[in-house]
Amino acid sequence: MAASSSEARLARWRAAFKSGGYRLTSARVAVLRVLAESQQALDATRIFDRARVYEPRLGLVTVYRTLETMLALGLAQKVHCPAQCARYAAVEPGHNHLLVCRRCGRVWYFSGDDLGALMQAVAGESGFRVEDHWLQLIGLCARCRAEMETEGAV
Amino acid sequence: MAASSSEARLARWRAAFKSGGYRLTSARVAVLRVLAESQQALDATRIFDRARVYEPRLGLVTVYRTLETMLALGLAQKVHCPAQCARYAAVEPGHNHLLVCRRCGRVWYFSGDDLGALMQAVAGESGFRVEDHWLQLIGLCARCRAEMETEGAV
DNA sequence: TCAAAAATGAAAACCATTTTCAGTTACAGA
DNA sequence: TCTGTAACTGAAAATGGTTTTCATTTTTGA
Ligand SMILES: [Mn+2]
Ligand SMILES: [Mn+2]
Ligand SMILES: [Zn+2]
Ligand SMILES: [Zn+2]
Repeated sequence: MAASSSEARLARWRAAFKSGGYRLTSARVAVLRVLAESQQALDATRIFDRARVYEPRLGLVTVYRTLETMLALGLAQKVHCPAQCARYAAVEPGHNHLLVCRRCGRVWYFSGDDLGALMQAVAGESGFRVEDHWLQLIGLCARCRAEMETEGAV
Repeated sequence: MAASSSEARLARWRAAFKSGGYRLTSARVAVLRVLAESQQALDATRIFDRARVYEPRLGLVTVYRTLETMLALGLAQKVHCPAQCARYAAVEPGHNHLLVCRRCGRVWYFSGDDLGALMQAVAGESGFRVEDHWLQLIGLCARCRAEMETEGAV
């Protein structure tokens, strides 16, 4: 199921690149594949390392360029963590808010935030035009909690 | 009123440095003063420029070091914007959520978010331990909206 | 198959932040 | 008020992530 959903994601992304007028090079596909398969928010270097398994001649520059394009196409998003501000994760259609494990970087998407009323109230009383909202929950996933207990630290 | 509240804030911060065991040097006070007086989220360079008015011999290094200490003491917070991840703003006691103007960087604090239920639901079903939440509204303040209309661009 | 445009990667440049270190300063205690 | 000393400072150098440059390679439509 994780595999098939990552296949589907990759297919969608290939189509998005095509219809955006971008060529489907093997370097780009290697980067797409890494993020499509991952359930984590990864930084550029880690994406680079993993993508080189698929495409050993890949350069780090192309990773950055491909990520830039993915952001522009709305396929990936930047994830800000307390420790590191430049991680990238797949955008899951529909749900925009993230639960991020500060230890392993895995992300989960959730919905159910009802900020509409709050945003309207804020806009109404200040004249502010709210264009975007960021909501991100940060903590420790179940697995990391268990691992940290094993290691002793908390 | 803005002036007196910035005076009060500066006084609080001086006390916090003192009781944290940090010396009150003129370099530090210049940095504190800038953030105490500002209602914006500023980056290190802008803080440096403004602080040199008070303390011309100030070095940029000390700005970074003082901001670091302010974060540790909970007096300032890092503000993440789409354009720039390293701005700093005063922490307003009680309310932790920000409304940020993406154009001028001014920040307003708001409360009234009720995320408790959401966070419990998320934690319950996933075993995730939510340690922190980031909620930030991004948009355009009334003044910037007016100025942008005048200039033609939107 | 071929030409043109797009894309690539190695190397260099860039730039915000951090580290180093020798000199300066704040301040507790005399 | 003076003094000793640890804390602090700023100039300069180092660092490290990201971007730019540019000659070469690849993709793709004709
Ligand atoms: Mn950030
Ligand atoms: Mn809250
Ligand atoms: Zn984890
Ligand atoms: Zn504004």
